[in-house]
Amino acid sequence: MSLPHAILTALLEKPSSGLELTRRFDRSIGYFWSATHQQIYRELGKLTQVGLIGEVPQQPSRGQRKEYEVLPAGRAELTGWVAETQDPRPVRDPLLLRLRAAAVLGSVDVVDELRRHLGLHRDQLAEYVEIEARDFPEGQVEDADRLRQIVLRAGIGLETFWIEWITRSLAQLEGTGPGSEAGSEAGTDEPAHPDR
Amino acid sequence: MSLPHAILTALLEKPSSGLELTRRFDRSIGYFWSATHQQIYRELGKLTQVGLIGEVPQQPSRGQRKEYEVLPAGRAELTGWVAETQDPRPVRDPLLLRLRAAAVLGSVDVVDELRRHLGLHRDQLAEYVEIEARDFPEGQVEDADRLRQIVLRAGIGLETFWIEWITRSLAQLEGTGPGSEAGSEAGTDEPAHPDR
DNA sequence: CATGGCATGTAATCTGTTACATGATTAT
DNA sequence: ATAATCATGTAACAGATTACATGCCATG
Repeated sequence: MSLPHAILTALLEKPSSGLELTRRFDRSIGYFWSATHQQIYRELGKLTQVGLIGEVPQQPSRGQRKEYEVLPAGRAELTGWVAETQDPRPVRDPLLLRLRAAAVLGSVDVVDELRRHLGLHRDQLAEYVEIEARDFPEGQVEDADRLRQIVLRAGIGLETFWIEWITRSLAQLEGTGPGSEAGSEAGTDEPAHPDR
Repeated sequence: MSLPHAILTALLEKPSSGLELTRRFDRSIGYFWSATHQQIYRELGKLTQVGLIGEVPQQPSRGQRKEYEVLPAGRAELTGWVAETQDPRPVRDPLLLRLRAAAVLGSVDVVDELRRHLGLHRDQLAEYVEIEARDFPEGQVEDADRLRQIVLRAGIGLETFWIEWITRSLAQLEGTGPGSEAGSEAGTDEPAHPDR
């Protein structure tokens, strides 16, 4: 439901070919909406068919690239979508799920995986910080860029949150037992608070 | 890929019928892995077929409920899955996408929607805090429950992050442009979140 | 002209969502 | 008996993922 709008946004920022879009979905756009090249090509086809984007004539045919641009109808569609109200999506995080599973299974090592994620989040944070330094240096930011910076700061804030949360969790887990070993084995366990 | 494991986890915590599971996916489990009843019933069928869970004999047929429990094979499957390494999923957040779209479109009101989300996140945070107070009172927490608390704190931390981020963003946006204005009092009126 | 890799795409599958259908129990 | 609602499901579709397929073109 959001992918077409992500593509419209990207193409408004800069008309691009499918591959270029794919690259951009690995970078800036992908920081808040990821997509693979298969999704992108398929969606480009659909959007072209319904007349929201169009192939730009392009230099007579240099190579094989197709360049797409947003048509007026596409801009209108995007404008409408942005104005909608949409509730935040419920969280769906496999790591949290695995921790909960580890809680009920007992005796599963989880510390290594947390450490690994810590590293990944630190890398991502470093990347965001670098981007902010480059794209939004000190002084400030045009009216139009303010929103862009706000979005980037969401990324920075999220990564920062994960880093802190993992750090604290590791301290908790290491402070007490060798994270893995036997808590309560056996099927006897009715967990203290199965719910809510 | 995670839904079956979410169900296995839930059933290990407590054998349940489809409807009970659905309820629990609106509460505790759903805080980190959401699912609708249709997904759950379909997945219960699959898991039964492949022998990871089984219908528990049950009182001869009181009503129509079916109660499911995890079989040894299911526990083994879950144990294996928890031990896997999995990278964090790339972020996919429609609100951030809409802000980015608003940035490129210009002149779209976005402040009201941010305020609305602020209210929703505050509600969710309040719920988590209440749960923590009830389920993990002061002193501490059995070895087995420590992981459960860590997971809950991820929820608390995430909601806290969003609240702070939105608050800051609103200050930024209202401090300057007439992005939308109209009664832009900062923290005063939380309009009692009309939406759930 | 063969090879590798770049660029675009198709196909099959899986996951998730929305809308509807059915049998059982409870209330009127 | 009828209606309401509870509990379990089915069907159709939309979105996302994985694996594979094709045409181009630069280089050796």
